Amino acid sequence: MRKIKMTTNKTLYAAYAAIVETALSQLASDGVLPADASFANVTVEPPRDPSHGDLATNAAMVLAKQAKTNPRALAEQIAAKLEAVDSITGAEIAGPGFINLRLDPAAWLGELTAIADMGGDYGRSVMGEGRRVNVEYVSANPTGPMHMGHCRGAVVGDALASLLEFAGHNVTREYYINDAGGQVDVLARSAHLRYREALGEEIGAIPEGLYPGDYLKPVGEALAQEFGDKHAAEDEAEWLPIFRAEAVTRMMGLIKSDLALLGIHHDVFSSEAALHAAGKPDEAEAWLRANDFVYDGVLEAPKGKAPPEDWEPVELPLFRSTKFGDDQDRPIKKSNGAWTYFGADLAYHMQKASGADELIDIWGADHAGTVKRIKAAVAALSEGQGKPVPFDVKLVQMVQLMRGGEPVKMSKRSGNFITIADMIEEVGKDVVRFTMLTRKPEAQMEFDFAKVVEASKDNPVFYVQYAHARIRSTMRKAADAGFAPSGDALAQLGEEEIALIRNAAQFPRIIEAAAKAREAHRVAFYLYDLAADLHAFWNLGNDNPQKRFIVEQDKGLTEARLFLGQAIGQVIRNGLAVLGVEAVESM
RNA sequence: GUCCCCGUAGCUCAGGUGGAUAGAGCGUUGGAUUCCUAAUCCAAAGGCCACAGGUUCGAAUCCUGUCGGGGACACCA
Repeated sequence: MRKIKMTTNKTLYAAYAAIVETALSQLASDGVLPADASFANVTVEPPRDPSHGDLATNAAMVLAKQAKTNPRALAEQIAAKLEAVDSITGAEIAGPGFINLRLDPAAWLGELTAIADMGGDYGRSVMGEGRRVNVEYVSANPTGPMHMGHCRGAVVGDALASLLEFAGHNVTREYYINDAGGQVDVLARSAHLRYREALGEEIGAIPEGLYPGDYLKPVGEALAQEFGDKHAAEDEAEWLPIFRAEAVTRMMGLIKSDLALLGIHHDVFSSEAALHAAGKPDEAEAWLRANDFVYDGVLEAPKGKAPPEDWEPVELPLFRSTKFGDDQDRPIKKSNGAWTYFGADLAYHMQKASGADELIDIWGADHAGTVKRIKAAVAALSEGQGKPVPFDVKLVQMVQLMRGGEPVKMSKRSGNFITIADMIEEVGKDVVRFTMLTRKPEAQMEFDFAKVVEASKDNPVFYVQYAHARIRSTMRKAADAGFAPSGDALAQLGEEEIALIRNAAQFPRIIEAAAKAREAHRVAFYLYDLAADLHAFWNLGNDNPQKRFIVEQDKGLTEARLFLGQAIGQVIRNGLAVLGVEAVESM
């Protein structure tokens, strides 16, 4: 064997990719291919049309130019090499130069044993090579409970983190607490009002500009309990810092319990206030100035049709984000000397980058405008320190909440919004999570309560869970009848079973492709397809009892099919685990 | 005015980073239930992949432009 980059588990698709690469390497030493030929674009995949065979490779088409020949001629030479491999029973050339491979059925049956052996680790990859990836997600402002607006990003971020972990990365799940801005003052004042209310004061209507939500009542009561009337009549300057900290702590408690309902637990909570207290923004500024990424300058007046009324030129410390493709340099401090959000965020990302090989942020699409500057900041850091830190911002589009086709109105101002807790109570964690993953994150989506709650059969999550439940039920039934899954007589399995194995065997590829693309939703769609295959296979038994899992008279066949069923169930379970959705035993 | 995302079946959406004849669900039409769970399955109908150019052996996919939908364009967070 030559050096083949086997970064994956030794699953079937990976094994045949390696075999193809070996054949190509031989052709390179035979002089058919140039010695330095690059196999980077060679793929070995199942053909879209199963009648074409078990596997197809595009090697001849990709390499024809390098070999200075035409695809079909090259394909013949590659096919000859591949046909010599024991487990390959046929290598045909088709279309513009595809090579379609047919495998000995034993190769597929062997995959079942692999699934059984690896169990919960089937599909796990070492692709990430242990790289430290920091995934920051949720980071909702600590001013109230989580509402639906946060939900999608939370689920997408969490599933992505799990996916990367399963694909061999060393993942840190991080939450950035924006506890330093003006909105925390508003929170503190709102809490103080509720505190006075709890002490028996008549507060009347909540004034404009404060948070009216009822969730602050218990906070006020707790604070009254803790402080008595100590802070009731003080000047604001006295109690504000105390109430800020207290209120933020309590809001984070609320948020964490909401996240727990979704099955989400972060490893690290980073506080913006702590960042400031530690002088991180100053450090960042000093470093950026030293490297000429920050200078004092005057912002241009905004272009476009809406010139601000009170525009006046001011000199501010500016970050050279234009150097990295932004259309304007961005201030890191305000004219009053305070840090801008960006100034702090920049320092925060520098901090994150120092402890990770790669950063991923999950943001709401309403922050799209700030992607360029923060990417610029991380790029500057990489450039300045000679340590490239790949940084990706995933934008998650808004969810339009519907109920029976009508948009659900939400207003933060009135305190009337649908919280995550409400939603989970209504439809359940698994439905929320899976549904959020049935659309690619960068596309807008509708979430219709009426549909998801009432017509439960429209829910892909039930479809997938049902497939798993069916398998488990069959296992129980079979055990009662004295059958146990066994890999001893797998040769009895026919073409229909092997078709099922083909799809199950794709799981490791799907995991790697999804992880590479940072798209957890692919796993959800894959599971749906696999469930469909299982259901279709199952229904063969409706017409023909000989095709059921349990065929009383044939112990060998039954136990082989149970072995198959167990493997499919295992794959579904592993996939659902990545998505954070439960694989139920019965429905 | 600038920037970002989206545009695929009547509707809701996939489409493995350029591959073979374009894929599901819902809805419509017609079928399967003495069944290991019918929350399932089978079949039919339904397409100018928004439009126009370009790149190459080959484009729904990449590049440019136009149109349409959504969002963002403070020293806010």
